Amino acid sequence: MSLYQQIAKKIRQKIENGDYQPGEALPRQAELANEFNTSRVTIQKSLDMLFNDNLIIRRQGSGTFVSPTYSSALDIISSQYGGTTQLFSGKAKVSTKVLHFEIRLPTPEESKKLNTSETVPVYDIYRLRFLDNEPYELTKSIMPLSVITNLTEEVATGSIFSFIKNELHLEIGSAVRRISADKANNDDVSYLNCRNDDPVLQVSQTISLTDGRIFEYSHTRHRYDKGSIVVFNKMPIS
Amino acid sequence: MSLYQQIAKKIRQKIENGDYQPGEALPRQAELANEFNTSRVTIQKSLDMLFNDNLIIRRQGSGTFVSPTYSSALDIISSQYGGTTQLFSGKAKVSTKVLHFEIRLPTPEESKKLNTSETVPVYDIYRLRFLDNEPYELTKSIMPLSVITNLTEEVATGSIFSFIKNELHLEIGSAVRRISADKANNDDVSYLNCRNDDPVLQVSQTISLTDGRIFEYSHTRHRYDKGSIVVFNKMPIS
DNA sequence: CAGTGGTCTAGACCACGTT
DNA sequence: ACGTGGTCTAGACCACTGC
Repeated sequence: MSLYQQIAKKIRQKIENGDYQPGEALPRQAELANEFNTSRVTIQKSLDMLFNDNLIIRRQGSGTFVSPTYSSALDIISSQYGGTTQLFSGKAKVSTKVLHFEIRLPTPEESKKLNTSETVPVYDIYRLRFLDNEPYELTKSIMPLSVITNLTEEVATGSIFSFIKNELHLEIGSAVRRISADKANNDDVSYLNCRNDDPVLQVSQTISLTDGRIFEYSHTRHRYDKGSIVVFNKMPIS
Repeated sequence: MSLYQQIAKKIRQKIENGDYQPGEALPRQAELANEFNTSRVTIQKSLDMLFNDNLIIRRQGSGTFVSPTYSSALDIISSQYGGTTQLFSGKAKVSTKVLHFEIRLPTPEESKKLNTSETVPVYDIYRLRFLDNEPYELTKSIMPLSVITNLTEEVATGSIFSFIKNELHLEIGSAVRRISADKANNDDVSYLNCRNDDPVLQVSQTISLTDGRIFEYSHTRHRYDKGSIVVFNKMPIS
């Protein structure tokens, strides 16, 4: 891990420990540079990370301060990463039932969403997930074999995300999600035990690796009383 | 505007023009530094901006490339900024009916959400918004008078966001949003013309200025057939 | 091994806030 | 006027990719 990441981590810990209180000023950059025996530019890169995670605010001419609204921004941020399995690990028992598992050719629309040729086959996976044995979400995924390989129904019963990271050694980059509400359909009623016409929260997402290749296009449906999505937005530099 | 921002803007334009095609390599950093008559570190700061907006990908040892999935990431990003008014300007006619406008003391829970003292009064505003004269969203907002001042019912009929930016000269920083689905309630039926038990998409958000002060805590309800939320997530540096 | 991006430095000057 | 963060430089070395 690079120096600026290590320093960011240490400062982050001090904030989380309460060594620096919300609203309190951090030492000035020159002093931090001295403390960590490095240059000011490196300190700035560390502060960039903390700023992007909303842990600190910076006022030119005045100083750097712990975000006055800092509570546990880390929790919010980290809740966006990884899949359901990782999110709830340690908090609840996640299990998965694979309803459908198939390798087939994509429709023209699907290959367009995946940014692949129509000749590249895809995994077509339909899974029902449980939280402490209660049905929780229903997911249809399409993944191109040009990116994801050796996926089995066995793997789909566990965490596909950790398979991608730990077995295929691929690095997940970014995701575009569209969140909407819908009425429950037949599958929602059958599998999520929704009532007819209950609301459902749907998330359609396209996820890419750091090299830009898309590895999943999926639709997930949640019971409206068992899920919400938290997002954190940083505004642009005007 | 600083040098690295100007350079980022120019490179961005070349990508949007198609001068650099998706998947194509950009000139190497040393060459860009030469072309713009600057140092490599400055070019890197420019590339950081483009990378964060998902316009480029970087491969150590190989090169910098236009994101192969680049379509119009800018559109997605920009859709997150500003309020409804700004988002639809030029595309549809936005109008607003103020259903309630009051200055009062906050409840303990509200002052906690706003991170203010219970003695600081708040604006309590309830607005119905229309898109081309069709009811579109219903918003309850709470704003502290310690941050927002001189707000009138007149202003609430237009864009509160532009008032904050252009009149109060405050800079909007970040937002935490919780998105969920719900069943239509009486107000949804009355104002959004939902049917009983239609799904509703609800967004609860807390918005801060760049100095960390919270200026709005609000709940917005959308008709399920007239709105979805698009979010873009960048994964963390592992 | 050559070429690329990633990190880091020491020092300089600028822009902004505060006093 | 002074102190803070913001930007920028020229040059160095490291880490990784691909031939």
